[in-house]
Amino acid sequence: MTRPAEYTRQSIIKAAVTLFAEKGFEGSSVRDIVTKARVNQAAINYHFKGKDGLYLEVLKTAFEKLTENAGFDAEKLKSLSREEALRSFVYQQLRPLLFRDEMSRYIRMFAWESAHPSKVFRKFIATNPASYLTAAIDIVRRFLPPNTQKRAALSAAIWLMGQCSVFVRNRELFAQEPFSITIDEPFVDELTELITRLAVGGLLHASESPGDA
Amino acid sequence: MTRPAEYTRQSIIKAAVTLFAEKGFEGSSVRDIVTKARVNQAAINYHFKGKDGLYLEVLKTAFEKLTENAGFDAEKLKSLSREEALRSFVYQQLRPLLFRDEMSRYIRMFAWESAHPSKVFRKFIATNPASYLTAAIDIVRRFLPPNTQKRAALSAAIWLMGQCSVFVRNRELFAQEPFSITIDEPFVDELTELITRLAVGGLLHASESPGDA
DNA sequence: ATTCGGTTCAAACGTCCGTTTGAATTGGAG
DNA sequence: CTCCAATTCAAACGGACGTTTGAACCGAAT
Repeated sequence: MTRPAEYTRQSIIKAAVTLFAEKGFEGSSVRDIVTKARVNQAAINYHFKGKDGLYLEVLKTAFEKLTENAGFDAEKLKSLSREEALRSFVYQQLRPLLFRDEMSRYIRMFAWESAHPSKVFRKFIATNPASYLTAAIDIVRRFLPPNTQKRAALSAAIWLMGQCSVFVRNRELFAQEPFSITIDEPFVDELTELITRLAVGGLLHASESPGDA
Repeated sequence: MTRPAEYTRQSIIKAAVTLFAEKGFEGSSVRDIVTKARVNQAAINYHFKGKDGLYLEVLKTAFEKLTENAGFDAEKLKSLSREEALRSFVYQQLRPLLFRDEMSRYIRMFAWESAHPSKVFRKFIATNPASYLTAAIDIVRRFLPPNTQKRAALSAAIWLMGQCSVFVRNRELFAQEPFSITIDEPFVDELTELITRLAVGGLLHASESPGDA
């Protein structure tokens, strides 16, 4: 076996993560990826059995890295108050607005999927016992009444994720007309506060009248 | 000039609205549209100067129909209390979950765009003075402090729309594993209540501490 | 009856996509 | 050195897409 095989693999994965985060899975072509990775066109099929296989691999590593990190790590969040946990989670979700580091790319990838999940992604969360929604569900549950039904908690979790991802996906768009939002640190802090308070208030208010749930 | 020309136009528009609502603009091919409309392949380019032209036409009519209707009509909403206006708006946004009528299709089209706006859509809202966000902005402003900055109100409006559209876009998905949500009238009522209360509580709570905005 | 502009039509074009092919290359094992 | 399996590579394949073409068709005006 030849040596640089593993290098090729990692090179492809790195390029794929960057492009998937920027343009989503369907928006990134195999040709774009191999060009960025400086490898041959057939390499993706040789090493990952196709574009889908590559994406599945990327999703796995992204999920692992995210669960290791604050904002998704269940243990770390439990040590915080529910408000602090929520704020931490929201800020983590908004991170790609400010930084372009590894973690931001992973979050942005998931933000694309929260818009309209691809077939590969659905297969991924179906096989993965610890859904990436688990962290969000755990957080919203701390605000909802103990007797809240599973599907209501699930709805609330999706609701929470969706609030952040729309900004993350359209970062470039909001910088232009007619929005003209300057996305700097003050804005993201402000947005984190806004979403957190909206969510905190919303979740608490929702539990005041359990009513028809 | 021959007579059935206008019929062809309308037939294409009708088919396009149905498909765009179901699968989004990019998810619907020209061949799908002309097959559904039972017209020739070249008809779209002849009548609308291409797929983009057709979409622009569809967006115009959709926007007109929506602004005439409750939930988007500024006059009608002003006669309601802010909570009722918000609930009405949310329910209107969630309408495609239950019904498959004309209005639902229009709303669903916009839900696709709120995920990741297409080039055509961005051109549309850029040229259209009365943005389709106006209704949402007007509603959230009634909850926010009078001195709220424009960009904060804009963020809140986007936040509000995003909460509904994620459910609308993924209607079919949530019906399957691992969600298994039965999307019937009780569920949509429940979801309307949930989102409305979350939003009401959130918006009010946000205005309690104007702080850094 | 002929003409003519608006409209329809089948067919093809050019481009991008993910994937496959089969030969060339590589580097360690015998 | 020779062999061999793993890997790389240039090239092509087959399909989907939006669009274009040029002839055929139609109904009203002349």
